[in-house]
Amino acid sequence: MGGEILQPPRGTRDFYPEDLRRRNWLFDHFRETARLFSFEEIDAPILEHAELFTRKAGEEIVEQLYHFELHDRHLALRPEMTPSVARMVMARAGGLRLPLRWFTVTQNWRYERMTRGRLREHYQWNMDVWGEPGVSAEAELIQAIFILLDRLGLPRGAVRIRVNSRALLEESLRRSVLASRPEAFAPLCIIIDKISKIGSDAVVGLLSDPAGTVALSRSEALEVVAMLDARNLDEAARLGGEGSQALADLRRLFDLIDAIGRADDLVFDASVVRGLAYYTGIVFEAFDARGLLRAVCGGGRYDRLLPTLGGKAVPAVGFGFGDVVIMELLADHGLTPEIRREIDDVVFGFSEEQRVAALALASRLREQGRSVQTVLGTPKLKKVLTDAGQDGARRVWILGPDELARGVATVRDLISGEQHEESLAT
RNA sequence: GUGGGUGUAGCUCAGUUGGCAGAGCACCGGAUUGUGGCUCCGGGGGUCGUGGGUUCAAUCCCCAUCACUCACCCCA
Repeated sequence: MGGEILQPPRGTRDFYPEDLRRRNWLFDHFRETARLFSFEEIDAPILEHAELFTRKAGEEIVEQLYHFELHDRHLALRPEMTPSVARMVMARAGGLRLPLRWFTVTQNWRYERMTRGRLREHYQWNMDVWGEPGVSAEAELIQAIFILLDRLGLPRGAVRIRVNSRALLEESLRRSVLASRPEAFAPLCIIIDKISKIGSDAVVGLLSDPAGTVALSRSEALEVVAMLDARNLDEAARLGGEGSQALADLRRLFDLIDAIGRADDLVFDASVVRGLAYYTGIVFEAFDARGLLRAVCGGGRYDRLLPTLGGKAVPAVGFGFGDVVIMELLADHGLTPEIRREIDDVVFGFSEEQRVAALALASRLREQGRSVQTVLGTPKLKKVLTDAGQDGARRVWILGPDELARGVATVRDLISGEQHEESLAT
């Protein structure tokens, strides 16, 4: 059976019941964490006009778009959720009370080569705050990430968050190598995002490539890379100089995170800029403290996204948190949950003679809100009990000729093994 | 794109210096005419990824091909 058709396309996944229970377990934690912060859930189509995503900054996420033309429309599967949320905010910009706290749990697509932790489709939890320019929004989002990690069972310190400010870097560059062409800042960030993966020499090469998007001189590129070495706020202060708003924001953010007792898990890292073009201020990413896996999640402030889409500026900050890397990380920590199926009642009539009574009983139980499985066909009681146990049922209602004659059902509790009779009369 | 590893039962895998294909789990039946989770006994199930070559004989050796997977390259 040449099984190509049996497999889902490369980079995509099937979710059998046990897989979906585990996925829902994760999503439930996403949603419950969002609820703890009073965020509202929204959704949007998985398909959008391709123009919503196409930007000219050399981002891989745009190059890896799943897209096609149909009836003169250029459509794309969303590679990330932020543009769709931005579109929804923009469409009702006049009528929304700010600040908004919205979250999503969505499937996203990107066409790329697979490696551990990277698939072509994945699910992502997004939390965004719209309309708040201050870092209290960032602090709330970072706190939510920490709370989620706690809820999933990860020990403190297993995941930390690196934080930086593109604004700080931009202030500095505008006074130096980008003084005459500030528009090169976004493509520059795209390149230096790669520094931990390809090394500083390669980044210098890309920044100083005369045919590239930034085209600095070699000495300028070296100067930029040197700025990325800062690993604490005092070193960062040399970049921003006194009176820097970006530096003040960073300091304030650390104070706020310190107030919730998680300062040890937040680290400044000037080389973190994230790979999306639209970030403007604070950027952050959660990472595996062992350094073995890709970023667990990432986000930042994107105050100028709406204007680039043709709307009025609304300050915004958010993060995306994927399902793949976190499950890998939990697996590495031995924290992958086994989620059992749960059924309240199994109702079994021995033969067609008891079918009507069995269905009536099942209906009554369902009206009480219980999860009820009626046994299909007329298998032997032994198989019914075996299956019920396997399926995680709490009890089995047995309706045989004896019971029916007396107007009762035998109720077997599968956990205790005890049995008793209950009247079938309502 | 480069290199490595792996494709054998539904699942996880063993195996043969080339000689009719195995285990555990799962499934089905029985011990238990209407009582599961333990135990015992029995059973069904595989063109050994695909195509070609060598050979009396190939799951095993050779070539090709496809798929999966890891690393690199590349990067949300």
